[in-house]
Amino acid sequence: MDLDTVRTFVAAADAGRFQEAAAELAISQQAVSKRIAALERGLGVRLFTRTARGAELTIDGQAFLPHAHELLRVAERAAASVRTGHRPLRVDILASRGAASGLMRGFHRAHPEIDLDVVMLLDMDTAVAALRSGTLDASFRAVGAPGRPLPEDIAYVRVLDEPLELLTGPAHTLAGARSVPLARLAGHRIWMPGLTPGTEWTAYYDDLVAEFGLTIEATGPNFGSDALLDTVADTPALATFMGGHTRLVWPAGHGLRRIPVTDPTPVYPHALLWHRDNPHPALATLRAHLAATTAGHDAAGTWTPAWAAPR
Amino acid sequence: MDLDTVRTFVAAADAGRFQEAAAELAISQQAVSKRIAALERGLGVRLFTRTARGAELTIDGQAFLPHAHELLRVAERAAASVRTGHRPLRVDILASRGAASGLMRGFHRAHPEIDLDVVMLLDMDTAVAALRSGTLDASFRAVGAPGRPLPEDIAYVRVLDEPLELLTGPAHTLAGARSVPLARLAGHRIWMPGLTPGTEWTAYYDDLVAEFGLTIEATGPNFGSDALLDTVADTPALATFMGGHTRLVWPAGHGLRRIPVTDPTPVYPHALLWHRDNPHPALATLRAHLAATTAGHDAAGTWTPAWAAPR
DNA sequence: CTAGGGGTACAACCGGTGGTTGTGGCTGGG
DNA sequence: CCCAGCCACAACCACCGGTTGTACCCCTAG
Repeated sequence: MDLDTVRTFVAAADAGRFQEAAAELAISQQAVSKRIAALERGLGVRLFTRTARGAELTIDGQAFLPHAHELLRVAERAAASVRTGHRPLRVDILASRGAASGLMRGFHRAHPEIDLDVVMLLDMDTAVAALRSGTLDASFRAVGAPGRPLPEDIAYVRVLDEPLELLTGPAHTLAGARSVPLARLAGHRIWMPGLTPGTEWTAYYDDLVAEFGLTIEATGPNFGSDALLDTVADTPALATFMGGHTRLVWPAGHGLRRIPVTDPTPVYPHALLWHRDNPHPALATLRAHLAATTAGHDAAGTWTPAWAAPR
Repeated sequence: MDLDTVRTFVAAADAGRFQEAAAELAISQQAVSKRIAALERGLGVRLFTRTARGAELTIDGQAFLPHAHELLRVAERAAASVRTGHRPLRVDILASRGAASGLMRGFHRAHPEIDLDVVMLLDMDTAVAALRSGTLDASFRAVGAPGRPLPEDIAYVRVLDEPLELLTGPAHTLAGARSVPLARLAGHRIWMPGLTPGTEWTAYYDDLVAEFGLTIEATGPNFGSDALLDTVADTPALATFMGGHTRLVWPAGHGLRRIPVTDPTPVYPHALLWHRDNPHPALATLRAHLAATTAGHDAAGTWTPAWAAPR
């Protein structure tokens, strides 16, 4: 099935005659005939009944037609997603299940008419470079990590403080706790594969470790959060940190426990970054939406790294 | 943009290396390279950064990837829509804005997991033939028109009685009425273009005309309901009938009036038809859904043709 | 009944797209 | 420093998909 062929099918169905469709597409009637025949051969059904004064859709053709339209629409959107100028708003988030993802879902619900593309970049350097080059419109990051000054033309605003929670399996010592003070985590094995050196979120956990005497193991390759959760659920002595806004889709009965951390509660300081001169109209809408929906939380009893950009 | 090329792109993005993608697709690495290059040329952006040990997505590539997946999914669904055996449930309705359309929307809302295709056939003969041939799974029709016995193997059940309403422009004599007795319509011009002789719905209006002394003009070609409504809205002496369950999407201020008809209220007897031996699992689900949701209305004060199949 | 017009399918031909193999260049690791 | 691994370029060739020319079918008008 070829998109040009599908386009031809739609044109022929629209016109009701191959000749007219051929004229529209600026090809010969015979070419249309051959394309349709090829499509019918490929699908294994007859799409048109050829009559003396044209061609009309069979029932199979009628059923196929809306799908053909949809196919062309999706193809158009796919091409638009990488068109320079007037492309969908492109936003970078840390992980598909993190807090930024939830914010973008909320934005999409509030403004379904705005086309969005979400990408996931690893480190802030590429994100900043992409913002400056215009390849990216906005990025959710924690701003202010030491030794990483933001260029002048990158603007940002704190948008969300996300409290961290401890994730354990059912056999973990702390599994029954309703909450756990941060200091009590010292000595426990906390496993966070995928902590890439040099990234701002690794800097966050480095500071957390240094300040409260925790031990975090970043060993082993990151096989994805599913594998991580699987291991944590099955290993009594293992726990991990997880953003409190993460939505878990997890089979019931697995017994994973999410335990709030207190005294203080570590919160991750999400900020939105963008290029000062980015002219994308939807960017202003996104900023307004975030400003309106993410009310400032009380910072009392919480911890963020000293370098975190102020609210 | 060609679907095979998109498939290649997805495979290469998945694998992270052109060679591996080539092995999966059973073509040479050079072919993958050329396909990707062609796609990039067509889109006008670079999708991969080629490194010494593979190829990884650029930001544009990351943005394009979900659209590519969607494209392949839609293509798969399009092909499935005409696959013989295990294709989506295919239902025939009279008009895209009629009551049957509303019933199917409700069914889709209740069972979003069931794939549907909706087609619109003109006359019952083709519908019945399609049901018997297996090209069609179900059809919403009025059953029982004289001289048109249903074959033995076609089963049916009355599912919905739809009251007719009068549709007028703001300047019509009856525009202010809250309801109008059927007898008062005698002498008024009622315009219903598109009444094709020989169809069951034309038989319905023929009976209505004969029994209550109405005059219905079926003159002129049917330019679609939009044109019909436009004319009715602008012509003071003109009115038309419309199913009471029809959802009109009409610019505000046009002043179209929908007036219930009484004494008696003509109702259109929608039935669902299917082939007795049709094995499609979703057909049973549809029948159960319709049985559960379309409660029997009170027939008092309503009119249906004498030939209408009993409830 | 016949002639004509409008419509589609088939045949023959041909150019360019898209595959192949062979090869070279780049890069990171031993 | 060289080798291994991977991608791009070049040359070649088959076949897909376009073109023109023509046959055939059906409906309609005279």
